[in-house]
Amino acid sequence: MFKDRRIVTYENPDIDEAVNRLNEAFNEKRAVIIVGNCWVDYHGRASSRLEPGERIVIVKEDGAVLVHRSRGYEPVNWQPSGCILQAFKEEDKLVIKAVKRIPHEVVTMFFNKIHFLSTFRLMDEGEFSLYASEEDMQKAILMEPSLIEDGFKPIDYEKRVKPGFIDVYGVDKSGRIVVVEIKRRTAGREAVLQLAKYIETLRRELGREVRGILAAPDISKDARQLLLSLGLDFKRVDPKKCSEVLRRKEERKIVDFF
Amino acid sequence: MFKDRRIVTYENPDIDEAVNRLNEAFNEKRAVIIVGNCWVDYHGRASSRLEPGERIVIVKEDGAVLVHRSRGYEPVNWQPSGCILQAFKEEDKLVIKAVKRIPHEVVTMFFNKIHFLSTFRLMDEGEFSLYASEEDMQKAILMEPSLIEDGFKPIDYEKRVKPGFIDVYGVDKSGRIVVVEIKRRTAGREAVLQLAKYIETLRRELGREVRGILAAPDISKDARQLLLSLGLDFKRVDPKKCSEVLRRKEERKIVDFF
DNA sequence: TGCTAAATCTCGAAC
DNA sequence: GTTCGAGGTTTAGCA
Repeated sequence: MFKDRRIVTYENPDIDEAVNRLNEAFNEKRAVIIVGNCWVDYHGRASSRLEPGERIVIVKEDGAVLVHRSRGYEPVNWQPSGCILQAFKEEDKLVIKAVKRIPHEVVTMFFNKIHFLSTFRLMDEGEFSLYASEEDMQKAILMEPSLIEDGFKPIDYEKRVKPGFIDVYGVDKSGRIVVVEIKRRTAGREAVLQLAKYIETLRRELGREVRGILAAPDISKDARQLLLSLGLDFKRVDPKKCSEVLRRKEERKIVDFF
Repeated sequence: MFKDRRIVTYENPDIDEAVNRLNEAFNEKRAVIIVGNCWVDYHGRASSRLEPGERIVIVKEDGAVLVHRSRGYEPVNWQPSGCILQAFKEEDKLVIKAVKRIPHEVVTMFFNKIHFLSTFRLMDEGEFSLYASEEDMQKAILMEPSLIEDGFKPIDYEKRVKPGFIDVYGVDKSGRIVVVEIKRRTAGREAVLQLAKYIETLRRELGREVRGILAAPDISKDARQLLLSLGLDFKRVDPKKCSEVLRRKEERKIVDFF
C-alpha cells in the first residue's frame, strides 16, 4: 500500500533498470515521468517523426502518453488513454511502444539517455468545476429572461428544428415569436448564419414573422453587419453575470427549502 | 553552462526551498516538474476550481503551464506559452501564480505538500515532421492530377472566392471547369456544403457550368447522399498514397538535379 | 457506434 | 493586432 503511494525516482538509470522499472509501472498502473534524450515515431491517422532531443514523457495510469518539448501547451506526440504499453531494450536503447486499436495507432519512443525516471500513483479524488459554460448561460436566461429583454417569456429550449436545436425559444412583450441563439464568446458570422437558418425554418413552418436574437458577450464587426442585413438583433450577455444569476437562484432555492 | 543542463531534483522539499528553487527556475527560464498535493483556481475566459489532490505540474521555459491529473490526455488546468510566473509562500502553502494578458487569465496553484520538484533545461533542436497532411494531399494532386481523374488539368490552387479558398481549381478532359475540395479524412456533410458554396459562387461569377469533386479517403453516408442530390462527384484519394507521390516526385527532383 | 457541436480549445498564417 | 482555418484536434452529449 505504502509502496503504491511512494514516489520512486531514479536519476540517470541505465537502460536495463529503466526497462524493468517501466514494465513494473505499466503492470501496476503506476504513472511515469521520464526526462531524457529521445526520438519518436508515430503511425496512425497520419504519420510523424520527431528527431532526437531532450523531452519530458508522461505515461499515466490509464495508459495515456504525452511527449512534451521545451515549449508550448501541446504535446508533440501523444496517445489517449486506453493504450497498451511495453518497454524493452533494443541495441542499447530503451524503446517504449504505446499501441491503441480503433483507430489503430502506434507511438514508438526511443531513448539513448535517461536523465530521470520517476514512478508513482497519484491520489486524486478532488472535484473539478467549470463555471460560465454555454449551458450555464442558457439556464440563467431561462431563469432570468430579462437578461434578453424586458417582457421576454421563454416557451421552450433545445427545441428541435430541421437544421439543429434552438437554444431558447419564446415570445417578446408584443407577442412575437423569438429565437435566441447563445454564444459564450464573441459571436462570429457562423453564429449569425446558424440563427438565420433557424429563423427561416421557423418562418416557413409557422407562416408568421419570427424575431432572432443573438445573445453573447460580444459580436465581431462583420457578424454585426451580417446580423443587421438580416434584420436580426444582438443582445450583450455576460457569461459571468449568468453564473452569478445561477448562483443567486440556487441560493434562493436553498433558502426557499428551509 | 553545465548547471543549465543538469537536472536538479528535490525530494520532499519544504515550502521555503520550493519557493526559492521555483523563482530561480522561472528567472533562468528552466523547465519545472512538480508532483504534489495541490488545488487550483482559474479565472479568465471562464472560471474553474479544482479541489485538492495529487497532480503533476509542468512549467515550461516559455511559461506554458500544465496541470495533469492521473488520467487522460488533457490537462485539467493550463496556461499557454507567454505567461508570467511567480512563486511565493502564503500561510505555510506554496502558491504559484501564472498570469497572462490578452486575454487576461490567471491560474493559481496552491500546494500543501510537494513530493518532488525537478528543474532543468531541455536541449531540443530535433525536427518534427508530420506526413500526409491536407497540404501534402493538395501538393500531390497538383503534381499528379490523375489522382483526381484522367485528363484533369489544375489551373490554380488556394483560389480566393467569396466564401473562402478553393483547394484546387482546373479543367477536366472535356474542358469543363472543375473545383476540387480536399479532405484528409472521411468527408462529412460540412465538406459537401463547402464545395457546393464554391460551385455556386463560381457558377454565378463565370456564368457557366462548374463541376465539383470532393477528394477524400472516404465519405460518410449522409454526405454522399447530399453530394449526389447536388450533382457533385466524389473521388477516393488516399493521404498515404499522396505522401508517396510527394516522396517519389522529390526523389525525381534530386535525380534530375544530378 | 457514429455524428454534432463546443473547447479556458491551441497554433500558425494571412490580412 | 485580428481573423480564419486546421488539428493525429479532444471531449462530451446523443441518435
